Amino acid sequence: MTAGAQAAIPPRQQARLRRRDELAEVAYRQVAAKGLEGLRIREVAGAAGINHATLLHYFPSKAALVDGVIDHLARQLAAPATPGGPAAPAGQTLQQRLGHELDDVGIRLRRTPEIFAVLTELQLRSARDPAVRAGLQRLDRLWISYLTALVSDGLRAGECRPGTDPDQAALLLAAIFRGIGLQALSGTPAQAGAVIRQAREALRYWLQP
Amino acid sequence: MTAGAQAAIPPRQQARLRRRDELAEVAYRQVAAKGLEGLRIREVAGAAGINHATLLHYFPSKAALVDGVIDHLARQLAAPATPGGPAAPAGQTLQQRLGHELDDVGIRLRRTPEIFAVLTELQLRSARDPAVRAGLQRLDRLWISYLTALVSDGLRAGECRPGTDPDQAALLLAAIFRGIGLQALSGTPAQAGAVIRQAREALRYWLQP
Amino acid sequence: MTAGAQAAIPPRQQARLRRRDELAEVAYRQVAAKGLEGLRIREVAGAAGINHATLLHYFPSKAALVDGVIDHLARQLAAPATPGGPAAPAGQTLQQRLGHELDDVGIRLRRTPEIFAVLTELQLRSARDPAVRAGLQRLDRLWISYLTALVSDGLRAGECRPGTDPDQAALLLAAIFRGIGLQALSGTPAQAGAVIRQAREALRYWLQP
Amino acid sequence: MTAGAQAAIPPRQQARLRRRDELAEVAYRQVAAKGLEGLRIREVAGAAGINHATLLHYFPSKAALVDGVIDHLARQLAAPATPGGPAAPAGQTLQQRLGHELDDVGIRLRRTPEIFAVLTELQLRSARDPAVRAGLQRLDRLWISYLTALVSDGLRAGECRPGTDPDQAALLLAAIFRGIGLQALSGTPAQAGAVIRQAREALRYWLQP
DNA sequence: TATGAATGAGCTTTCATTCAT
DNA sequence: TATGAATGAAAGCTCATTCAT
Repeated sequence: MTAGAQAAIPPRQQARLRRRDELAEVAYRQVAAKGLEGLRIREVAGAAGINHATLLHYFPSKAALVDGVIDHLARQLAAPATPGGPAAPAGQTLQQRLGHELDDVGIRLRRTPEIFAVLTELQLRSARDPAVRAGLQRLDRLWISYLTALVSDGLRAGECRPGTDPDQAALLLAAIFRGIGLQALSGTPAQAGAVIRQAREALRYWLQP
Repeated sequence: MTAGAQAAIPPRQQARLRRRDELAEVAYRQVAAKGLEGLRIREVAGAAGINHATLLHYFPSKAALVDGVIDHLARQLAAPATPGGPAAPAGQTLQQRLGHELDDVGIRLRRTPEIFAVLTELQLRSARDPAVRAGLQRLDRLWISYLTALVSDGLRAGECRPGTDPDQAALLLAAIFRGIGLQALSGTPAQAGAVIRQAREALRYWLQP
Repeated sequence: MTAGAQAAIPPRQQARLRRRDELAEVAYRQVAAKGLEGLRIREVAGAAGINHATLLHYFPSKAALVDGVIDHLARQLAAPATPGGPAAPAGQTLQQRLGHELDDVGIRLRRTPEIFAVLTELQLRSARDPAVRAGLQRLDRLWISYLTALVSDGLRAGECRPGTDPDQAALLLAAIFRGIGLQALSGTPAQAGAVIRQAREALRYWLQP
Repeated sequence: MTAGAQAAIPPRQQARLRRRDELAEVAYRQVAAKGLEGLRIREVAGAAGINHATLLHYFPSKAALVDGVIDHLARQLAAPATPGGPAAPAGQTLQQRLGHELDDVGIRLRRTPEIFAVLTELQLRSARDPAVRAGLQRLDRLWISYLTALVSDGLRAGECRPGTDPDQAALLLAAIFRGIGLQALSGTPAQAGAVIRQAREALRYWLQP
């Protein structure tokens, strides 16, 4: 039972973890609004209503806080785009699944655009900062292997153009999603919608058998 | 002759402009290496072998220096990817032209990857910083309208799937290029090559009539 | 009892306020010695034996520090010229009261000449700097209305030349005091004493009924 | 003839002196507007339409420029308040002469208030800066000895209260004038007028035999 | 755990001055 | 004489981090 596992965590520890999450979320929003370089320990603490030194009890350094932001981002990405909606649709064709992914991006772009701001911010930083890279690569690998599996399954089911290399296709899919997210940061929601519609069509013609 | 007009620029002014370019390039490399938030006036000056106050003699503020970086980037993008190579290929089909663009990206990713680092850096910052946005939007518009023209021409020539909306297609093309650039920042050159190959194929199936 | 209200101020806050006062006094002495334009955050901090960033912990900006100097000056002016001496002499004639004021100026010129240096410094700056003006006008108004009341009372008591306009007379009195202070800055103490004696006589003949 | 003396000055030198005067006047206006601490060599040069380094050919340092400002101020004070009016009224009583001086102050306060701004600025600075003190003391001594002579003459003519010490009286007169000028800096013109009227009356009662 | 005090390293910008042309 | 280039010293301010309570 998970109850046993939870019982192993003393309430003290639980409260501490909850607090850490709260603070990470505040930091996450700061990064979305002002970028990683605009992240200020004092502002995060202030927005959370605590002293900045207290924050350093939960995250011993700014780097640790950024790690917290990465974790928070991972949780946001793992959660379904529509709360309560079907997290992992099964028994669908490749086109349906990719369409679902694109819908997912569209919904998130409308409802929680911070995700893309923070994600792009971290991607960019990860090229320079090894500490960020470590955290983000885990995320990236998960995502790309998911896309690879999607294409592989499609191939096996005969729903994908034969000869397609699942690894390479997954990389391009990832690049397209990234590009849409990056472009949406400084574009209008209408533009983002149009690009997603266009992408759905492109994917169809590209991958259809 | 333009020689007459050029002669009108006094040598003093010329030397000054040359120096500004040199300094902007040093700053450009700093941004590529350490990001916009890692740009330091003193370091740029130091790398150029001058006093930091002298740098402010050429660029009166850090913001002006960033503008200089944007200009330098624009010049890099305007220059042909292969020095001496054909700048504007004419008389080609849409597929050939898009393939040329992809080749161009591939060559740049191998030879001058800083371009993508700086470009993405500025794109990200432009979402927050109006000063950067102004400079970058000019660049963006140029690029997107070029892509739109590409697709429009292809449509007229019957080389593109009928019914394609050139504006939307251009936006998706831009997003793909952006995504490739962003992804390449933290990926390997081999990955980048594979994605570009894959993209060539995808574009073909997507846009072919 | 006010003791109860005072007890409401937590000791932390008290210590902080005391420290602020100490630092304001150091700054006040710096202004007296080197003028407002010679006020340096780092020097004040150094003279107080702390890091300059710590000073900014108490006064968040240089402007705030100048405000602190104004407050300190106000406290100096409010305190009696001779510690322990009679602060507010009552039951005296107008001449006696004005004489007392002149004595007061004389004593201060001898014992705490910085007051006049700082005061004149702030008066001069207040003509240009709105922030300083705000703080100083409060002081000025207090002082001028006090002088106006002095003359009005004298008029009612028949100790002042009839027909004197208290407001105008107060302005001239203020101008005389200011002039004495300004002149004393670059004159000798002996000169200052002579001027004060002469002023006493002038006031007598001017205002006597 | 003065023509002989002027001929001794080569035209080169004359042009140079004229240029110096122009620059000193520009600096003088800067001091009036922004205070001595707001005096910037580059701004003065810019306002005069020359390069800042060129200004340093005429005034080898900022201190020299401040000396030039003092000289310019002295010339302003020496010139009659009303151009073309009687510079030195003769054959008048002490009261008339002092009244004339007060009128003079009033006219200047209305027409050229910068004089008082610059004068007060320099007086204040002279308490700290030996270089300024040297220049200003000459001015002060001239002025005070003029006032002393005024009172002495009045005494001899029986127009002044017997027993008055001309030296002390002159010092107090100077203090009053200074105070009026200082007060006028942050007050309204109407206030200044009222104070001057009041001062005329006070001087009458104080000094009349 | 929570806080305010304190610090040092570092940033952009200002400015008088010097120098070569 | 006139100019732009160049410099160094210094200023105000920011911020992550450490520490004592």
